[in-house]
Amino acid sequence: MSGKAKKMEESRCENCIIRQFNSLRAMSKEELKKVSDSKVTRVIKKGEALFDEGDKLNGVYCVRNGVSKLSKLSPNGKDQIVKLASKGQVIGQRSVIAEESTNLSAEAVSDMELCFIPKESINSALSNNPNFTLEVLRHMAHDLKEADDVIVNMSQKTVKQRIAEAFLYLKNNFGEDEDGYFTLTLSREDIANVVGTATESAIRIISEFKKKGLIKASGKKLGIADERKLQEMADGF
Amino acid sequence: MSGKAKKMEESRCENCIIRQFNSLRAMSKEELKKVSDSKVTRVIKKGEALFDEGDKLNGVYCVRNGVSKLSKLSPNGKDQIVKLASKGQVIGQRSVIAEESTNLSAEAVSDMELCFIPKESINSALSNNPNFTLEVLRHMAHDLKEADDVIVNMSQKTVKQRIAEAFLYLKNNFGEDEDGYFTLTLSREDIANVVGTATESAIRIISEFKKKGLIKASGKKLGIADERKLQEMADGF
DNA sequence: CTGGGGAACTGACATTTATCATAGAATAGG
DNA sequence: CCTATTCTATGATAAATGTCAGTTCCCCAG
Repeated sequence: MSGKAKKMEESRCENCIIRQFNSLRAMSKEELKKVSDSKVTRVIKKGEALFDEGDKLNGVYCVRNGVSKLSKLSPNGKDQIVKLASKGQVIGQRSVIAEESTNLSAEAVSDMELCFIPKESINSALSNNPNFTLEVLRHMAHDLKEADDVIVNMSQKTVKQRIAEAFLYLKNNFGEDEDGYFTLTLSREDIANVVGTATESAIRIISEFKKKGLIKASGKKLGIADERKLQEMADGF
Repeated sequence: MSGKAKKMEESRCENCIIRQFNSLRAMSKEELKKVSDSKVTRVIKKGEALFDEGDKLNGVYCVRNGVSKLSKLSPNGKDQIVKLASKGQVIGQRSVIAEESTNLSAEAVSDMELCFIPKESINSALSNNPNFTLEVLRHMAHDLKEADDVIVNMSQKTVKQRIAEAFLYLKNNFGEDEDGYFTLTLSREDIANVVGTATESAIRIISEFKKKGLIKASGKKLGIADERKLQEMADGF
């Protein structure tokens, strides 16, 4: 097979490995073909917006590479990051399904490559393939449970605990390099917006964690130095 | 029709008006009959538990009357109320769909009457009736959006703002009597657990609101005195 | 290499919120 | 009708967090 043909192959949804990680795997070969024919690949640079709060989405995005932050602007002008979506995640399905404009805005926190799938393909699969619908439903049930957990964390844990958790989350969800530094590098402001605090507070606590030897830093990169202690910190000891 | 026969009629899901408010309305007559034959009516007194965090649910509850709080125990020993479910709401569908044990516990905050529907009835409808599945999915998408909003409120608003919001929520979701007092009376502790703060803090702020004329009290009952000002308070002015 | 600009950092201070202690009010059960 | 218990309330204080102001660091465009 020539290089070009291979590339072609990979770009077909039927052959895309990414799909194993999300609800699209419940689609039939037929449906995937239709999706693949209608999809558009998009490349987004770090810092660029995918869509804004209130936008009407004409489809969903399937993340092939990179990470996007999904955030909501609070009345006081601060961004609250509700979710970080990476490879295999589907963005925007909630609004497409509920047929509402989105309640979140999406921006790339690293260079991204994604597939845009028009809502018609999704909707047709939803009404014709009960398996797919059920799969999406299960997925959303899971998301809802996670959201409950976040609510409890936000309201019952201190900023220190939440930041400790955020670091554990970064490790577990995006991994670390061979030296133990997070694959995903977030700015202090983004970290603050994930845990819902002021940037200065986040910076202070990060410095404290460094001093205490819970985390380590190298250039812009952060990593966990003592996971056990960090976990204890997250649990409130 | 005799009184007894009438009662019988009402107790059939096919004729139950409650169902208009939830996903069950997408079920076929057939399915509803099956559900009705398998359902069990339960009466729960205020303060009694419906189920506990970690329980395996063998079905869902459809609320006919009264209100239940869905809460999660945080590691520091405090309850965080995630949702208040009233007439027409279905409780427990998330865990049944995801086939997981529940992440929340449910307790009646007023006397309740509910129908227990075994999960088999739900699951069979989910796999056979795409319309029903889609309806449940839409419903869950909506819940997820609300959860996002709660996350943002919890992390970005002050306790004062959140309490003001809670009062507006109580009015809009559970109504008020002819004198303008909330239909649903919550203890100060419950209010504190809804907004995620210490009971004493909630009490203090409620007293302050009373002094400022934003809300009013009569015995245990609370009500809104100046909705406009209360809204401003919730918005941070 | 270099000057400008954004990000990271630090200090001082104000504000918010939690915690502990205590006391009065309401309520249920005998 | 009384009493024990829970709920509500308030003060004093400590701890957590936000805000403002200013400094340093680092990267990149010119």
